[in-house]
Amino acid sequence: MEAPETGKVRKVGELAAASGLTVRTLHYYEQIGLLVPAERTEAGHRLYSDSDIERLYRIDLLRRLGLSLADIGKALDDPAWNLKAALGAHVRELERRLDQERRLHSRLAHLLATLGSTHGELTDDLLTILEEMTMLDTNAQRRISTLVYADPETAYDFLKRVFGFGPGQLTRDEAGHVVHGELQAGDGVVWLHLESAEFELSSPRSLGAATACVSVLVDDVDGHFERTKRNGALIVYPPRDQPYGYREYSARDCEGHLWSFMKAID
Amino acid sequence: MEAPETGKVRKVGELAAASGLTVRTLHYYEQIGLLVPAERTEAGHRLYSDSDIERLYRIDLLRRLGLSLADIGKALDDPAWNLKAALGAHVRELERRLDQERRLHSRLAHLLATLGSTHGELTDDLLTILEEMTMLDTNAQRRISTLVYADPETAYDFLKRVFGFGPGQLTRDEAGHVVHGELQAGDGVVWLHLESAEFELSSPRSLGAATACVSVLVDDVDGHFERTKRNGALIVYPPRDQPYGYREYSARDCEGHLWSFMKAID
DNA sequence: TTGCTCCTCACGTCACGTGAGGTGGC
DNA sequence: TTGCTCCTCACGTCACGTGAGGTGGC
Repeated sequence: MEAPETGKVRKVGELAAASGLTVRTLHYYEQIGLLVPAERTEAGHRLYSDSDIERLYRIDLLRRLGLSLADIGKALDDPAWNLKAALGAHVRELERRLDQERRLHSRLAHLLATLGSTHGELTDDLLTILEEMTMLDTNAQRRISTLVYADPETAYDFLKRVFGFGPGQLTRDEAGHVVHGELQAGDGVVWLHLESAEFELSSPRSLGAATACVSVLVDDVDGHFERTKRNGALIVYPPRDQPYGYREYSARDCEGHLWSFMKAID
Repeated sequence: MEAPETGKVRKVGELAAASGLTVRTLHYYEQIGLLVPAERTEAGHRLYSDSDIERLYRIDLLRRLGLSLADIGKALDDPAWNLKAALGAHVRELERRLDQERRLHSRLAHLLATLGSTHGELTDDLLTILEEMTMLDTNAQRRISTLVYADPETAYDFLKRVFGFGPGQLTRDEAGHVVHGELQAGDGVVWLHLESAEFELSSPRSLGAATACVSVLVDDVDGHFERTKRNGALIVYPPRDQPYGYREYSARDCEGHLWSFMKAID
């Protein structure tokens, strides 16, 4: 949405074009009392004032967060309404839905792979497969990558600052030493783990090599690269189009873990 | 749904109780022509036959895959209807939605973390934060764990067979050597990478230690453990309730990568 | 006679899309 | 006069939930 020109009233079509919404949507917002234009012409045409436009801008912002129009109305008009609480409830609802959809997706992916060569009509064979698939629930649901660090506290700050991950948290023992770290990265979480002789886990800095790496899909590979470079990470190679269909760059974190950031080309 | 008793007709209430659906739902299925009971009593009560019950079972199966009632009707009644194609379209639609929801979730999580201490009403401050949040799109979207193997082909089979991952695929060069592997594991994909001196990537078997591990959330930890054990993986420790709120067991794969399978307690 | 199940309308849901039929301003 | 925009109904969406008001069988 472009910056509103002050002092100008707009008709519904102009506002629709400027906001990317449809005329019908603006009609509807008036109908439910969410955005009632300040005036009408004699012929009944809607005239939106500056403050109407400002209000629409806020509506649009909250819509993008997935709030219902009813909740948006309350957030804008009821001073006692706690937006943070509403967003919290909303995010939990979203997580519930995501969990369901991930399960469903896992089942469907398995199913389609199993179907592989069959013709595609609903035969008894296919029904048997379906049945087994639907019952099957020893399925993996989510994946958490754990990376080993000698100094997880420094690593935590590095990953937040340089790669832009987060939110997350550090867990400490009674003595105040960090024993565990968690950071949001993409669609899930990355755990930071201490080195451990018992489990044969070491930082790449100690070993001189890594046994795993993490690739992260981002929307703007070059933008992310600029940020990483500016923040002083060791660049392994700058963004380039790879033959396997991704634009990708690669960098090391403070203890030598290899990260790559990529986006599918078209 | 329990196994249908043959030869018995059922009234709508009995069928509802047996199937876990509501009476209203069965009425609705009749209304749209999806499931019309074979008979009615003189008083107009619905009587469902064995084949009606069988049909309802199939409807229920396809519903669990997220198909619309319209598509289910076609799958059951139109012999030319290609169920596989419909499921393919459906899974792509689901992936699109998942992608959107992951982005939204990432934004909301960041936002709530930023809101942290503020009171929760919609102030100008909060609006500014919202605005920056919504614009911000250098955000990470998905994470792919890459594990390094000396012999990715054997590892691929191991992960499929022992841990139950998949579907996936192997990529080979002209000489037929595996250069890359991908396997579905939980909400995303795991890549198998060859050892590489250039990038300082080695298998844990070569190094004698690992720099990362992968945790996978499953629904049935003990069931998964039994399967893993039966298939002969090296168990690091059997399922136990951990102080950090997960029931978890841990095992090594064929090249010594450490995996743990867990579920949140309650 | 009293519960219980059964029946058929019919409205509501959420955020609009999509016409239908008609008017006002450049 | 011709387009274009504007207006107000009003139905449709998807899969039911939730009454309202009434009947039939044990």
